[in-house]
Amino acid sequence: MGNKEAASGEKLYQMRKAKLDEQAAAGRIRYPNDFSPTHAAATLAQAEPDSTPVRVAGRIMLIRQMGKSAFATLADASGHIQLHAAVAEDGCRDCLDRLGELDLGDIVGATGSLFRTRRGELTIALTELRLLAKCLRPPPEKHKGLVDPELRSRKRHLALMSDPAERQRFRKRSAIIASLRAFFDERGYLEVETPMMHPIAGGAAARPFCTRHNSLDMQLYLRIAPELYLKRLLVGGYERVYEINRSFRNEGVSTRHNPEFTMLEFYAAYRRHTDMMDLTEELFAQLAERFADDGRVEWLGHSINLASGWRRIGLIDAIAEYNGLSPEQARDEQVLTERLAGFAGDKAAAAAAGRPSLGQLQMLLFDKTVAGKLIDPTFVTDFPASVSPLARRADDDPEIAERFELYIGGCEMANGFSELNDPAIQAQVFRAQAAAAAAGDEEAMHYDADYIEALEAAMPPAAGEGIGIDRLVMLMLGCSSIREVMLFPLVRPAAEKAG
RNA sequence: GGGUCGUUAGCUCAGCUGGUAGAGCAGCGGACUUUUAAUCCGUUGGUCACAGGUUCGAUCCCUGUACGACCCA
Repeated sequence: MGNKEAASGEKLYQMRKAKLDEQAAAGRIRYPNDFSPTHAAATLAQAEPDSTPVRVAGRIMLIRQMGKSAFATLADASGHIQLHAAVAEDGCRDCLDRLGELDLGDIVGATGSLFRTRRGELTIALTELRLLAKCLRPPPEKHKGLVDPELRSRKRHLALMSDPAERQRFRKRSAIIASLRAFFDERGYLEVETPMMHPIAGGAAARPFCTRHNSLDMQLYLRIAPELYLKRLLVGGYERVYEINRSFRNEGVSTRHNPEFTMLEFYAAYRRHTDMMDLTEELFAQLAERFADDGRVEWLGHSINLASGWRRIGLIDAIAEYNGLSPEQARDEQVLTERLAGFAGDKAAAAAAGRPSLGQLQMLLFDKTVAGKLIDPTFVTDFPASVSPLARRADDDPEIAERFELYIGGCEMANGFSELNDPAIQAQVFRAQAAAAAAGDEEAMHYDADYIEALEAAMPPAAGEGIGIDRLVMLMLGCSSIREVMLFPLVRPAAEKAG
């Protein structure tokens, strides 16, 4: 290795690689796997210094060399511990040399005994130091870490290794999901896994990803929702089921959308949509107790109170209230169309200029003028049946579905309803949806004869709900972008360097 | 999809009304036996995202493209 190498990116890589080669040339195994730690860094911090040898393994984060003595900071999953080597100490000369050969980011195994420095820091006096895995790429800046949000997503391993808060965030995500499982397990729900590859993409209004099975010569879709399979399980006799897993929607990417996302769906026989709203409040109360201070979270610039007793408001009333209309006006196609026309050049205005149903007009105006203003948790109820193809119709009004959506911080968090279990009505809805699809509606559902046949075997009366887990985690952790709570969000390929 | 802003060393960032670039960290060389973002001295490192245009001359002005951030849809 030359002494005066240029320090550009490629050179930095070559110099580190040369150091690894030197290790091998000195007779040491390049990537040894026989080092077994006795302690985690954090458990050492609680132990009293004595002469018993300890072994820890982890990544070198800092090195401070002082001629005949040197310190380093080693980080493992639990925390960090300081290492020390000096010429005068027994068996330590070799360690001082080894330490001098290291680069920031290298993974090492350290053996030695504990002592405290003058400043009181617990430190391992090294008796052996082994390079376990060479870090060939320079790690991020040692104080500020990786700042660029693009790089943080693209090279998550670098963001994680250099930022303990980043590691902590994803630990919390796991803890939230574990809490969800515990909540449903305690209440007798069975966790199941249903197919992610569907012959017909159903259960939601969304464009699917297509794929193909070669040997069956079969077109398949990545699921947009697990709903229709979970309800088949109700037919089969499981009375309470839930699934936490990925769904896929072939739509845009934004701070609240990723093409693959994690959804919780749960179903209970002999329950109604109102029971699901109660259960949801209970669930959030439990999460807030564990993950939010005083039941409040700061999210998207709002201070949100998650305490139970959430507002429940009918869709018509909500539209009326936020638009200064009477409920009668909120049911008037002409009034709704006029209001939507105010959003000139807008998708909503364009859609309203087509031939939408009354329910579609109401949903457009709701999305435009109400949804974003529902900051504290709010259940919106009584959706139009025409936009709720899998929900049960109210007994006293077939135009209204027994359905609700939950809004928090202006963001849709959950969608639930009493399930439509009358196969005749479901078949009729599918036929209407299929007609809309044939007419060009890319989000309309297709006729699912297999699902109708399942309903014909009798599905018990039931209610179900879906909760977007990524948004739930965003809420609980106060994150403003879905990419902050997904380890590996979808990113475009990096731009080519060469022109 | 639309608007605004951004892209400069491995990382974090400066760079004025146009005269081909600087710092900190990392790296390299040296000093230093209890440091804590160690310190001190010296030093390497750049197709200024990419492609065009204007100009005697472009990191800077203009156009386009790629990627991203924020806002709107």
